Amino acid sequence: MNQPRDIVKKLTEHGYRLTPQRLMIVSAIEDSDGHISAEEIYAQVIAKYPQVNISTVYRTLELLKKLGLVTETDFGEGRVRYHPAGKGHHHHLVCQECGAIVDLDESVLVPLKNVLLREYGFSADLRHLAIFGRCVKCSQ
Amino acid sequence: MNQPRDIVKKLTEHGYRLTPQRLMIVSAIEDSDGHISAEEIYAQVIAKYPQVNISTVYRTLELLKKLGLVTETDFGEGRVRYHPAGKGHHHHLVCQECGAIVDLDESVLVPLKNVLLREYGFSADLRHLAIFGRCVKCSQ
DNA sequence: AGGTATATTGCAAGCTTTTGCAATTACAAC
DNA sequence: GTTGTAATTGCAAAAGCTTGCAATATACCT
Repeated sequence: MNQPRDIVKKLTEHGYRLTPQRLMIVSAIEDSDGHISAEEIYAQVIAKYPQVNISTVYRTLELLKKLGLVTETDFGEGRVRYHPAGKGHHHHLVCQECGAIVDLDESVLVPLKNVLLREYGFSADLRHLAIFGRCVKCSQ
Repeated sequence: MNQPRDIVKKLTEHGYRLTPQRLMIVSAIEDSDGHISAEEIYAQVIAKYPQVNISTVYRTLELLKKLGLVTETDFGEGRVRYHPAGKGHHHHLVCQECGAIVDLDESVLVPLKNVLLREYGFSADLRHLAIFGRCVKCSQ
């Protein structure tokens, strides 16, 4: 499990600078329950450090994604949510009718990942997926 | 395979009005090679009918999606692309390193669809998916 | 500690998509 | 063919996210 310290370590290892903005953004993500939006991160950061710009939040999120430290999931809300990769992966079944969200164990996608790797040589990044459709109730 | 006539039929069946805007938007999608963006549809439509607004394009696309007549795919370009549902479904493997796109047969996702239905009662809408990751070349 | 290179930031503008609202128009009923 | 009404549109503004550029600040080197 990654802790803020591990993220900081990974940043310096890759030659990225440790700015106060980055440290606060990382803390906000780590302190969250796991599905935090850019706007929510931004709100937390400016509470302590009001001159930070939201574009810095987006740029930091992009960097953390690139380093594999956070995953991004689109729940179809019109905004995307972020999850610290160290807190484990899981997926979501999102009902387009009633909006219900059911969590899905990561293992369900392992066979697909294996097929893609075996038959196409493709390493799929399926770490935090939202699958849309209809739940049991709404399918009737 | 749906033709414009079928789409028109489905619209009237559901009580939606046949406006010239809708008819032109439907034609643009049907005439495309299958992965057309909202901006491209808009450009085709205003060539003949200049006062049409792009929000009408987006609203029509939303309606066609809801009726299952078009599918929407995010290739990670910062804009989404549309495909007439009648022209068949397929998926895409998008390499995040080099941008290569490999087409994937629909059948590869059938086992996943079945597991979700059997174990969660969830009818997944997996008609035109983009899966991100790394292609063979970029994985080394 | 001080100087330097360059990564990073803030700002403003832009892009894609969505939404509220008033004006318009398709379609059904007469 | 007229009329009524509710669906649809255009417009303008806004939401979410990205980007170019000049100013700033981190980390390295001495």
